Amino acid sequence: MPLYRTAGCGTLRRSDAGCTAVLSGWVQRRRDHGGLIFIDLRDRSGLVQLVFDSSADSALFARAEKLRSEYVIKVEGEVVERTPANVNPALETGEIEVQVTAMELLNPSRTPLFYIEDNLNVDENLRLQYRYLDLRRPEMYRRLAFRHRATKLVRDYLDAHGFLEIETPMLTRSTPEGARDYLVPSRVHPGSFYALPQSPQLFKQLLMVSGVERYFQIARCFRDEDLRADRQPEFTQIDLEASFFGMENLFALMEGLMALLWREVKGIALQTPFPRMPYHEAMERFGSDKPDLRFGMELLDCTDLARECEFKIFRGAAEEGGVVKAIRVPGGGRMSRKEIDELAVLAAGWGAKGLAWMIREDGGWRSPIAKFFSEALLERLGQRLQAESGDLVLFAADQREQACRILGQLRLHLAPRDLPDQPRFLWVTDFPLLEYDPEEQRYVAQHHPFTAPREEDIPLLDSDPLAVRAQCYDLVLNGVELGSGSNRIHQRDLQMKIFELLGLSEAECQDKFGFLLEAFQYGAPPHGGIALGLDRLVALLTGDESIRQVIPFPKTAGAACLMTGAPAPVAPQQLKELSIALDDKVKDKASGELPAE
RNA sequence: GGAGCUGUGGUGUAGACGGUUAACAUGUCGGCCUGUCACGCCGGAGCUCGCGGGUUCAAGUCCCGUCAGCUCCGCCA
Repeated sequence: MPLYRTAGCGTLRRSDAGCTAVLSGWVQRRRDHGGLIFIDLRDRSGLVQLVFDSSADSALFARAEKLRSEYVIKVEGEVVERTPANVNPALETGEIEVQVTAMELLNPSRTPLFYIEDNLNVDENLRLQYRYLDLRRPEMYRRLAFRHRATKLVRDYLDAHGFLEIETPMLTRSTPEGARDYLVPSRVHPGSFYALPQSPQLFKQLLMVSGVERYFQIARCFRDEDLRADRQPEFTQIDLEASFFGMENLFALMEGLMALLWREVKGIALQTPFPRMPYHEAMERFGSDKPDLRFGMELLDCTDLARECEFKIFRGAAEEGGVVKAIRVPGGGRMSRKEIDELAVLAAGWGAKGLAWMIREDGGWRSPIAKFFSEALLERLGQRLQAESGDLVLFAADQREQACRILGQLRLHLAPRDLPDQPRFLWVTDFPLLEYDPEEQRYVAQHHPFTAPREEDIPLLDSDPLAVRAQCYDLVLNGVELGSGSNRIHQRDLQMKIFELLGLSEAECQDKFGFLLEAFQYGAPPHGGIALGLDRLVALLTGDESIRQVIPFPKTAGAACLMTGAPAPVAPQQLKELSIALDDKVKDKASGELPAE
């Protein structure tokens, strides 16, 4: 068996001087000086400089002249200390170099399409098409290693807390509610389909009925919805569920996990417990159910003052059950009229009917709407807003939720540029159990249909369903929803009642969820759990904007893999086996794209 | 489903008021060079401007369409 290496390239140090080393790796760069060639050899541990001297071995030297970028070689040589003048402080191995005595070319390489180095500025298209080269770059390797380390910490932590890692099926059944499913046709049952799991939700609940008590899984999940920088059609969740384990237990468990991750991978000591905020407070103060607490600019209610002014839009909103809310943008008075108009366009995109503004100046207000306010009212407004000279104040007058949402968006848009690089965790609690979907003209679960309502709100299920609060919570970090969890329903009758509220008939309940409803009749323990987005979590830890950076083989915004070409048409025979016929509209296109056989 | 941005040698960019041979850097190939480390010097090759159509005497440049990538809205229990 050949010996490929005695050390990693990047691990050699001055203390290794005098030793013989065998190294294997990729040619990063060749510097040919005529009678002397330097090669930077790279493996995943780093770079080391190899030296080929023509006066030492002319045959070996001649072979070194043929080396090119990304050739894979194995070398043997002596680790020697560099003379002080030749030390390269920019390189971790810069105090030594390897005088090569033997070299084997393991595999040549075509000229790489882009540089295998960090801080690459190249089209993401190309990176994705040649992802294996992209991943060869040290910063990408570091991301993979980082993700591995974080995942391992999660596994060890949950193991230490008595959680069992258990796999659940990837081929399962489509259920109503939630995201669009990825479907997999069944050959054995023509016309029937599996669905890839949106989450292992039902299985983990059934594991609780099984008496597992504590389950977790690093679970791949699938949702056939449009992509974003932080959304891929397949993604990974840290999924867990526990029985006889209240919300306080779960909060403490997750806080411990976050503290561990930040300590181990970032060296940051998190303060626990994390603050908590009811959903309604988050909406009122930040216009968001996942507020970024790294800066202020909170929403302020001015409805009472608006009622006294002469501005019809404000008064109308106030008198017709709506609100007038405001945010103060410190120093925003410097904005030009054009910039403010652009804000109004943005706000309109978020559903605002208009965007009123005022600029505080020494001794007064500059604003198109100031004339509708009396001096005294302006004075009270200034106090309410704590406005200082040079501040810009933006108003939204609308129904409560709409006004809050619009200002919440504006708040994020106008957030200070240099936000502190500090994690601000938050539990958002007391979400409403249900929302009304005007399109479908029915209630939909705000979280999912298995979330338990708060005990004291159960009577409201009949009288005022929208007022029912859920035993549900989101973990939010710096404006990003990291995950959400809940205590689940574990009683058949209550589960049935919720399904009915969601518009499912009894027959549908039996058909789609009969197994769950039945399971609840065999001594289902109270249970609950949470799922955290691992991709988002890792991206936050690495400081990446897009989760594509921490996923080795991600899809594009068009849900395609540029490397493999997935998705792709399949042979007619494959479709026939599955009893699938293509629509005429797509038929020609699909067969046209089929590779020649 | 909608909106915006981007697409020019292998790679990253310039060219955009329409007008000779599409420029620069880097890479690549050849030559020279024994201390470089983004090595240096000399020389060469390489793009028809994402694709299709249109306007024009003339299109990388203007117009329409289309494809791909990115970002956002809708969507994502």
